[in-house]
Amino acid sequence: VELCNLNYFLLFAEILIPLNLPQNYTWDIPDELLPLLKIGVRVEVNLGKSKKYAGIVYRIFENKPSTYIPKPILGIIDDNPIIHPQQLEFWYWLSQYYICSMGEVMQTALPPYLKFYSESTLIFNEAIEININRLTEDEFLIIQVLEVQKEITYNEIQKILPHRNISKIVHQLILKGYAFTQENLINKFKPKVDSFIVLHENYKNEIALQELFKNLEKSPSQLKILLAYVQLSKQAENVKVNDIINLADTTNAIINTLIKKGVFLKIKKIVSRFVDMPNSNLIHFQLSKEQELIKEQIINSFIKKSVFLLHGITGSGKTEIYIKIIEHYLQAEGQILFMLPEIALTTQIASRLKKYFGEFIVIYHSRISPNERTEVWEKVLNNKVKIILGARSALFLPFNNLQLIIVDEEHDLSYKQINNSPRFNARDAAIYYGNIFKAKVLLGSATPSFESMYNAQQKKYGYGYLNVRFGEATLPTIEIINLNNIELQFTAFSPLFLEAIRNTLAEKKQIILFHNRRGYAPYYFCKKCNWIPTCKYCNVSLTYFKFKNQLSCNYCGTKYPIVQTCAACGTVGLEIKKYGTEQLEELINTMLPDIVVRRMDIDTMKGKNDFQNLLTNFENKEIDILIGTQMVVKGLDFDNVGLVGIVDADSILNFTDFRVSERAFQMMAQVSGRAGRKHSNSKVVLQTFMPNNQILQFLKNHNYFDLYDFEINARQQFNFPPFSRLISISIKHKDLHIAYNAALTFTKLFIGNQEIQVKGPIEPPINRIRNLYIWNILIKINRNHPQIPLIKSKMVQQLNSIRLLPEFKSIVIVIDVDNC
DNA sequence: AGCACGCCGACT
DNA sequence: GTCGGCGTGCTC
Repeated sequence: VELCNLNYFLLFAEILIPLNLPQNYTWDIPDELLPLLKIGVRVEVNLGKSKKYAGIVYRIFENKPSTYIPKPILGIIDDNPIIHPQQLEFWYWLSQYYICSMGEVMQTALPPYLKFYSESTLIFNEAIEININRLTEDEFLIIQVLEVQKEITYNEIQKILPHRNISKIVHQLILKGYAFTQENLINKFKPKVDSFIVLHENYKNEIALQELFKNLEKSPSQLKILLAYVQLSKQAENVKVNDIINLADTTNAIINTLIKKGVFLKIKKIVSRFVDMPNSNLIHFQLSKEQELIKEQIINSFIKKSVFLLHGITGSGKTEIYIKIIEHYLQAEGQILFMLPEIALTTQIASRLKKYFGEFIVIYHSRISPNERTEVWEKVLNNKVKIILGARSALFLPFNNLQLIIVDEEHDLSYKQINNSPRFNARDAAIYYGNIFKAKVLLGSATPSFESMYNAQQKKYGYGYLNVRFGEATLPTIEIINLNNIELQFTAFSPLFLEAIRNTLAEKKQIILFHNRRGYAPYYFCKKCNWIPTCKYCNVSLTYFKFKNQLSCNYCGTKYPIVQTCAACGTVGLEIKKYGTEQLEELINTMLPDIVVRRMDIDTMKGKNDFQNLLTNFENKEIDILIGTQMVVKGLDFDNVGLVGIVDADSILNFTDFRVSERAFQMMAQVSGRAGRKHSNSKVVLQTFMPNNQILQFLKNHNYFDLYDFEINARQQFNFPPFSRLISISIKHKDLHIAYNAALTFTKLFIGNQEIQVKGPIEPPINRIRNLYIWNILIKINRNHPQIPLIKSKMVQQLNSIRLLPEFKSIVIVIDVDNC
C-alpha cells in the first residue's frame, strides 16, 4: 500500500511572481526538478499564453489543486536561494499589514535585475524561401534584419518602426511563415569583467625569469612592463592591465607584444564594482560625557527592550553615538543596517560613515546602478559585508543575521512609500523586521515623531535625550517677521528679510532659503475675471515655468504652451501671482547681482550628480545663496551657514491633515538646524501672516516638549494616532458620481459598527488627478483593538463586494494603511 | 503586467 | 460589411 502511495506523491509549489495577483499561484514540480528545488530559489514559470517569469519558490505542498491544472515549472534558475526564510516572513507580514499582494512586495523588494521576465523574440524561419513581392515595406525592413542576425526582439523591432503597431506587422510575418516567436527569459545583470595579465608558466621559476630579463634588455619598454609586473604581482598573481599601464607608463600595444611573445597570458575575470576601500583602521575618538552616558543607556536598554529612541537636538552629535553603537555590535558576528532618508544619503553623513568604517560598509539606494544593486544583494546574501548604509529599500536586502538597525531621522515622512504598493513605512517595518531577527532597533531624531515619542513615554521603547550641542555650536535665534501691513507688491521679501540677507552676506557667511514651491509662479491668471488655466486631467491650476516658457501641471506632469488670452473673457495678457523658487532665484539675481545664487529643486536636480556637485560647490563656498524646496532641508550640514530663511512659513502651517503641527515643527526645526553650526550668531528668519501661531511660538523657543504635550492631548481627544490607527481608502473613477456613490456605498456598510469609526466620503482638496475623480474614506481603529488583521480582511472583502456591482466594476481602489 | 476577447464607432 | 479602438477580465 505504501509503495502504491508513492505514485501519488506529487508535489506543487506556491511561487511568487512580481505581479499584483489576487493570490499566490501554484505550479507543478516536475520529478526531475524536485531534488534541486528549495524555498527561496528562482524558477522559470509560464503564466498566461506565452509570458514567462522568474518567480520565487515560497512554499511546497502535496495537495493537488482541484479547480485548475497547474502548469509545470520550466526550470530552476538559482543553485541556492536568493532570499532567506526571514525575508519571506517579512514579505508576508508586509502584504498582510499594508493590504497588498506578495507579488507587489516582491516588485519593490527585489533589485530590478533579479526579477527578470521574458521578452518576445521573433525567430527567422530559414526553411521557407522569401518572396519579396509578398512583403510590405514594414515587413521587408524586419526581414532584412532577420536575414542577418536570425532573431530580433520585439523591442528592437519597435526601434526600427517607431510609432507603429508592430504586433500586427509581426502577426502577418508569422502567418506568411517567414518567422515565429519565442519567449526568452532575459537576465540583465552583467558582471563587471576586467582584463588581467599573468606570467606564463614557463617563466615561473627564478632561472627562466632571469633569462627573460636578459632577453628583454634590448627592448626597454617591454622590460619596464616586466618590472612593473614583478612589483605588482607581489600583492596578487593576477595583475590588472590598467595598473601595469599606469605604473610602467606604457600602452596596451606593448603589453600585447609581450602576450604574443608568450611571456604573459591575458585573462578575463569577474570583479566587484565596488572599489576596494583602503583597509581603514577604525579611527578613534572620544565621546563627550553626555554622549558616553547615552551610549551606555542605549546598550543597557537593549538588554530589556528591543527599540530605543535617541532624541538628540541638531548638532548634539548623534552620528558619533551611532558610530560607537555600531562598533559595539561589530564585535558580534552579525550584520548592521543603517537607514537614512533617500536624499540625505548622498550627503556628508554618508561620507563620514564611509570614512570611518571603510571596507566594512556598503551603500544601497535608488541612485546606484541596477548592476551595483544586484552586487550588494549578493554580498549581503553571502554575508560578505557587515554594515549596510541605505534608504528604505535597503530594508529588503537578504540579511540572515541582522543584529542592529539604526533608523536615523526616524520622523521623516519619506520613510513612508506613498506612490505604489506596498505603502509601507520603513521605520515601522524596520521594527517588525528587527523582531524577526531579535535584532535591536535604534531610532534617532532631533524632532521625534509623536508616535515614537508616545511609545517612549509608555516605556515601550527605551529613550534618551541629548540636548547639549557638540563643540562650540549653539542654537540659532529664530526671528518671526510679521507680513501684515507690509507692502509686498513687487517682491517676495520683506525689508527685514532682505536686511538679514544683506547682513549675512556682509559677514561672508552663506545663506539657505527654503521655499516649498517649484517653478516661477504657482498661479497664472486673468486679472479681469480671475480665470485660471487648469490641467486637462487634474483639477489644479497650472504652474508657470519662465525658463522653459511653459505651463505645467505639478500633479500629472502635463506641459502646456503659454496662454496669451483669457479663455473666459478674452482679455489679452495674463498675470502671475505668488512665487516659486525659479522666481526667487531671479529676484535675488536682480537685487544682488554680485552674489552667486543656485537653486535646488527637482527641476534643477535632474542629473545623477547634480545634487552632489551643488553640495560640493556650496561646501567650498562657491555659492552664496542656496534656494530650494524640501531638498535643502535634509541632512545638509555646513559650517558656514549664517542664515536660514523661510520665505513662506504659512504654506507649511496651512496644511489640512492632523499631522500639520508635528510636520511644520519638524520641517522648520530641521531647516533651522542647518544654521548655527559652530557659530554663535547665526539665525533663522521666517515670514508669516500669522505671527502668533502657536507652532511658531514653540519653534521660536525650541520647545519640542510643550508642542508634544499640547498636540498629544488634541490627538487623544479626537482619537488620532498614536491613539488610533488610520487606514485611508481612495475610490477613483473618471465619473465623479460613480466614485462618490461607490465610496458612499462602502461607508454605509459600517453604519452601526462599534469597532471602527468611518469618516467619508471626503472630497480631497484636489479632487481629480490624471482624469480620475477621487473620494476618500478615513477609517479609524482603536490602537489596541485585538483584531485589527480581521477587521482589515473584512474591509477588503467588502471593498471587493462593491466592485462586483456592475456600476462600480471599473472603480480604482487605493488602500493606505497608517497614511501620513 | 500582458494578452485575448468582446463591444462599439468609423470606414474601405 | 470589416478594421481597429479601448474597456474588462484572467492568468496557476
